Amino acid sequence: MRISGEPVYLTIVSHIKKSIMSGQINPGDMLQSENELVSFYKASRVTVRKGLQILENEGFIYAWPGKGYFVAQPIHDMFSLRFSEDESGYDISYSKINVISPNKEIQQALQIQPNNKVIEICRVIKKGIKPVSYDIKYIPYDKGTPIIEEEIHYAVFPKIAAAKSAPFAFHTNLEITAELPSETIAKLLSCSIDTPLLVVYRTFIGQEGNRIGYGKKYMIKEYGSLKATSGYMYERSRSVHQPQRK
Amino acid sequence: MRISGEPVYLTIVSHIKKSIMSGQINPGDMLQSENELVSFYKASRVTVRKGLQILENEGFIYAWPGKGYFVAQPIHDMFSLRFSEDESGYDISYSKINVISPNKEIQQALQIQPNNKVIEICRVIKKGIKPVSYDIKYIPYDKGTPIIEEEIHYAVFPKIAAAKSAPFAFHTNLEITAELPSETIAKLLSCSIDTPLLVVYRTFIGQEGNRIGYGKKYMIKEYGSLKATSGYMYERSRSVHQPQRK
DNA sequence: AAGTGGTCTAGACCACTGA
DNA sequence: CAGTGGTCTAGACCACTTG
Repeated sequence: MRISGEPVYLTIVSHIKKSIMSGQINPGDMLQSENELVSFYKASRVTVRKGLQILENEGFIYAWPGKGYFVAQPIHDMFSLRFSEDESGYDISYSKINVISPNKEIQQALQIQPNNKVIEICRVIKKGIKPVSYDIKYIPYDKGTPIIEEEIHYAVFPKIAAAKSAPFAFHTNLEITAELPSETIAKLLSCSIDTPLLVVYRTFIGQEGNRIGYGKKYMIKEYGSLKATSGYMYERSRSVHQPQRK
Repeated sequence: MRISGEPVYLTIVSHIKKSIMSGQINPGDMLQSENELVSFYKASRVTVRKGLQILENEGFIYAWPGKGYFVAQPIHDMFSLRFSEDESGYDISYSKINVISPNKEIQQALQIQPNNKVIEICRVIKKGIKPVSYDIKYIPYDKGTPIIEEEIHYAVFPKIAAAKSAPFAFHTNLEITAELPSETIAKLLSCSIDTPLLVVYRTFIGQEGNRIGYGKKYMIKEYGSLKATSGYMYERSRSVHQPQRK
């Protein structure tokens, strides 16, 4: 039974979501059974299930086959972080593009041997004339394979990696630290060596665990801080609570 | 038609996912229509749709009503970050619990007036005898409402907030920066004032945009870095590509 | 007008949980 | 054993996109 064009399953979703958000029902409480909801909303079981599926995907509830649906435990320590290498709006000057022999750090990060060469791409990112960020990327150098244009021109990992494999076949790990710059980096960022920098280490990992790339990005305050938001991500585990019928 | 007990819709999911991960079909390509998939997998339309729904939720494809399903554009700049206030495994010593008048920073963060009092909770987190982190939290002080035990004992925002409203009715914003410690903080962390610290600012926001709490956490290198992972999150927008039939 | 995805129904069989 | 969620089917009507 639709009201005002909204699909029935969305009505069910927002209705139940409201009960949860308002604290009317709480983590661990049991929802009405599918059949009860079918009667209540005068909808088919498929439609009710579609609504419940959405609530489960969004982490508000979880299903326990044979027992029922339960309100989940909210998770408040998972965050969505946006971190892009796309520096649109900034001025980029390349300081170095080289083929080098990797040092220990890079060997370990890329899981390669000392004799495997690596492409090194350095960039300085400026806001006007003021340098605000410096980044270095390392990409395994496949002897014989020509250096692709993306590597030099964009120096953006996703594009480089996509050019070397399928666009969905890799993911990334980040590590965020606070560090003081080396003298070299302080000079490049024209800051003093006691300016605290936000440093992000990034590893690009292929489908089979192979390392596609490794990079470091140094940011001064003026570049901006990293921002993250806790979406609504919740505990799906069913072992945590003693279910209670509401 | 089930093979080896796996539900048909999951077979469809992994089959199509494989085509995408391997680069057999690429972002912008059109998938077979639902009806074609029904014939191909000898399943009902509902079952095929269930599989496609999952692929859409996971960001591999998107649906364009009237046209078809398309392979999505992967997003590689969204990350999942874990940041917890739960310091299990560390030693916690409280240095201060006060009711104070908020300064400008706190007034703005909590969106309150200077005459509204605020509970201030400071903690020093130690690894053995070595202090590795210091955090301060501010919670609006409701005159009349007694200070709840969670505020003092746990000083963990989710618990405090859950005690004051429904456990699902709030979310958090983070801001991550690199800073040098003030003399006070350097003393508390027994480090020099030129030790770069990772600082996380956190705002707890209620359902109606009201501020439930505000906190800062200072971390030295020994506390550990922040780690994040790019899950598989992809562009759902349909306007980006020229659809192509594969 | 033909094809596409979006919504919805009524009914079926299964495996699991709990009394 | 009755009740629960998990899977699946065949068929219907709709709005949208394309020729």
